[in-house]
Amino acid sequence: MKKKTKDSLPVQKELQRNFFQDVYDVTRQIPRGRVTTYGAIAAYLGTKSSARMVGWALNSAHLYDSSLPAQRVVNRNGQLSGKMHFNPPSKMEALLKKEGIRVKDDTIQNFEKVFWDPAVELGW
DNA sequence: GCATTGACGAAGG
DNA sequence: CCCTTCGCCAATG
Repeated sequence: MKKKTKDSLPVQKELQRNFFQDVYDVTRQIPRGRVTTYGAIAAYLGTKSSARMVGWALNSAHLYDSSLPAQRVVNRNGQLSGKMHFNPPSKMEALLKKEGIRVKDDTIQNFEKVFWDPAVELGW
Protein backbone atom coordinates (compact mmCIF):
# COMPACT_ATOMS: atom_id res chain seq x y z
CA MET A 1 0.00 0.00 0.00
CA LYS A 2 1.99 2.92 1.12
CA LYS A 3 5.21 1.74 -0.22
CA LYS A 4 7.64 4.52 -0.61
CA THR A 5 8.44 4.28 -4.25
CA LYS A 6 12.07 5.06 -4.02
CA ASP A 7 12.66 4.89 -7.71
CA SER A 8 10.53 7.71 -8.94
CA LEU A 9 10.90 6.94 -12.60
CA PRO A 10 11.40 3.23 -13.16
CA VAL A 11 9.99 3.52 -16.64
CA GLN A 12 12.51 6.07 -17.70
CA LYS A 13 15.25 3.87 -16.34
CA GLU A 14 14.04 1.06 -18.49
CA LEU A 15 13.97 3.24 -21.54
CA GLN A 16 17.51 4.29 -20.96
CA ARG A 17 18.55 0.67 -20.67
CA ASN A 18 16.76 -0.10 -23.86
CA PHE A 19 18.36 2.84 -25.56
CA PHE A 20 21.77 1.27 -25.42
CA GLN A 21 20.41 -2.03 -26.61
CA ASP A 22 18.51 -0.33 -29.38
CA VAL A 23 21.64 1.38 -30.57
CA TYR A 24 23.41 -1.95 -30.81
CA ASP A 25 20.41 -3.49 -32.49
CA VAL A 26 20.25 -0.84 -35.18
CA THR A 27 23.99 -0.88 -35.66
CA ARG A 28 23.95 -4.61 -36.25
CA GLN A 29 21.47 -4.09 -39.06
CA ILE A 30 23.61 -1.75 -41.06
CA PRO A 31 24.30 -3.55 -44.34
CA ARG A 32 27.81 -4.25 -45.45
CA GLY A 33 29.18 -1.44 -47.55
CA ARG A 34 26.83 1.10 -46.05
CA VAL A 35 27.18 3.54 -43.18
CA THR A 36 24.99 5.69 -41.01
CA THR A 37 25.41 8.48 -38.52
CA TYR A 38 25.03 8.92 -34.79
CA GLY A 39 22.31 11.45 -35.37
CA ALA A 40 20.38 9.17 -37.73
CA ILE A 41 20.35 6.41 -35.16
CA ALA A 42 19.33 8.82 -32.44
CA ALA A 43 16.55 10.20 -34.61
CA TYR A 44 15.34 6.72 -35.43
CA LEU A 45 15.15 5.92 -31.74
CA GLY A 46 13.18 9.10 -31.15
CA THR A 47 15.90 10.94 -29.29
CA LYS A 48 17.25 12.98 -32.12
CA SER A 49 19.05 15.50 -29.97
CA SER A 50 20.86 12.81 -28.05
CA ALA A 51 23.29 11.81 -30.72
CA ARG A 52 26.03 12.03 -28.14
CA MET A 53 24.48 9.18 -26.23
CA VAL A 54 24.70 7.04 -29.33
CA GLY A 55 28.39 7.67 -29.38
CA TRP A 56 28.59 6.88 -25.71
CA ALA A 57 26.68 3.67 -26.24
CA LEU A 58 29.08 2.59 -28.92
CA ASN A 59 32.00 3.54 -26.75
CA SER A 60 31.06 0.82 -24.31
CA ALA A 61 29.65 -1.39 -27.03
CA HIS A 62 32.65 -3.65 -27.09
CA LEU A 63 31.77 -4.63 -23.53
CA TYR A 64 28.57 -6.13 -24.84
CA ASP A 65 29.61 -7.32 -28.25
CA SER A 66 33.04 -6.82 -29.70
CA SER A 67 31.80 -7.91 -33.11
CA LEU A 68 29.48 -4.94 -33.34
CA PRO A 69 30.10 -3.18 -36.69
CA ALA A 70 30.67 0.16 -35.02
CA GLN A 71 32.90 1.17 -37.89
CA ARG A 72 29.77 1.74 -39.93
CA VAL A 73 28.70 4.60 -37.72
CA VAL A 74 30.29 7.97 -38.37
CA ASN A 75 29.39 11.57 -37.74
CA ARG A 76 27.17 13.58 -40.00
CA ASN A 77 30.14 14.76 -42.07
CA GLY A 78 31.13 11.23 -42.91
CA GLN A 79 34.24 11.54 -40.82
CA LEU A 80 35.63 8.67 -38.82
CA SER A 81 35.42 10.60 -35.60
CA GLY A 82 35.51 7.46 -33.51
CA LYS A 83 38.47 5.75 -35.04
CA MET A 84 40.66 6.54 -32.10
CA HIS A 85 38.59 4.20 -30.01
CA PHE A 86 39.42 1.25 -32.17
CA ASN A 87 42.25 -1.08 -31.67
CA PRO A 88 44.35 -0.01 -33.31
CA PRO A 89 42.79 3.27 -34.49
CA SER A 90 43.49 2.39 -38.10
CA LYS A 91 41.21 -0.64 -37.74
CA MET A 92 38.09 1.39 -38.41
CA GLU A 93 39.24 2.62 -41.76
CA ALA A 94 40.64 -0.77 -42.64
CA LEU A 95 37.34 -2.48 -41.92
CA LEU A 96 35.40 0.04 -43.97
CA LYS A 97 37.71 -0.29 -46.93
CA LYS A 98 37.38 -4.03 -46.74
CA GLU A 99 33.64 -3.54 -47.08
CA GLY A 100 34.06 -1.53 -50.22
CA ILE A 101 33.78 1.91 -48.71
CA ARG A 102 36.25 4.49 -49.92
CA VAL A 103 37.90 6.44 -47.17
CA LYS A 104 40.22 9.34 -47.64
CA ASP A 105 41.72 11.46 -44.91
CA ASP A 106 39.41 9.96 -42.29
CA THR A 107 36.43 10.93 -44.38
CA ILE A 108 34.05 8.62 -46.23
CA GLN A 109 33.97 9.35 -49.92
CA ASN A 110 30.69 9.28 -51.74
CA PHE A 111 29.12 9.52 -48.35
CA GLU A 112 25.63 10.39 -49.53
CA LYS A 113 25.56 7.30 -51.73
CA VAL A 114 26.54 4.84 -49.04
CA PHE A 115 24.53 6.52 -46.32
CA TRP A 116 22.04 4.18 -44.75
CA ASP A 117 19.21 5.86 -42.90
CA PRO A 118 17.47 3.50 -40.46
CA ALA A 119 14.39 5.72 -40.42
CA VAL A 120 14.04 5.08 -44.14
CA GLU A 121 15.52 1.63 -44.65
CA LEU A 122 13.88 0.08 -41.63
CA GLY A 123 10.71 1.92 -42.35
CA TRP A 124 9.20 4.55 -40.15
C1' DG B 1 28.04 17.70 -5.48
C1' DC B 2 29.56 20.80 -9.00
C1' DA B 3 32.69 21.17 -13.22
C1' DT B 4 34.42 19.09 -17.19
C1' DT B 5 34.30 16.01 -20.91
C1' DG B 6 32.77 13.57 -24.82
C1' DA B 7 32.50 8.27 -31.09
C1' DC B 8 27.11 14.67 -32.05
C1' DG B 9 24.45 18.10 -34.23
C1' DA B 10 21.61 22.17 -34.91
C1' DA B 11 21.19 27.02 -34.44
C1' DG B 12 22.88 31.60 -33.90
C1' DG B 13 26.18 35.41 -34.68
C1' DC C 1 31.04 30.88 -44.33
C1' DC C 2 33.56 30.06 -39.97
C1' DC C 3 33.27 30.08 -35.12
C1' DT C 4 30.78 29.86 -30.84
C1' DT C 5 26.97 28.45 -28.01
C1' DC C 6 23.71 25.37 -26.56
C1' DG C 7 21.05 21.00 -25.81
C1' DC C 8 21.61 16.45 -24.78
C1' DC C 9 22.82 13.10 -20.64
C1' DA C 10 26.09 9.69 -18.70
C1' DA C 11 30.62 9.22 -16.79
C1' DT C 12 34.55 11.00 -14.61
C1' DG C 13 37.49 14.19 -11.81
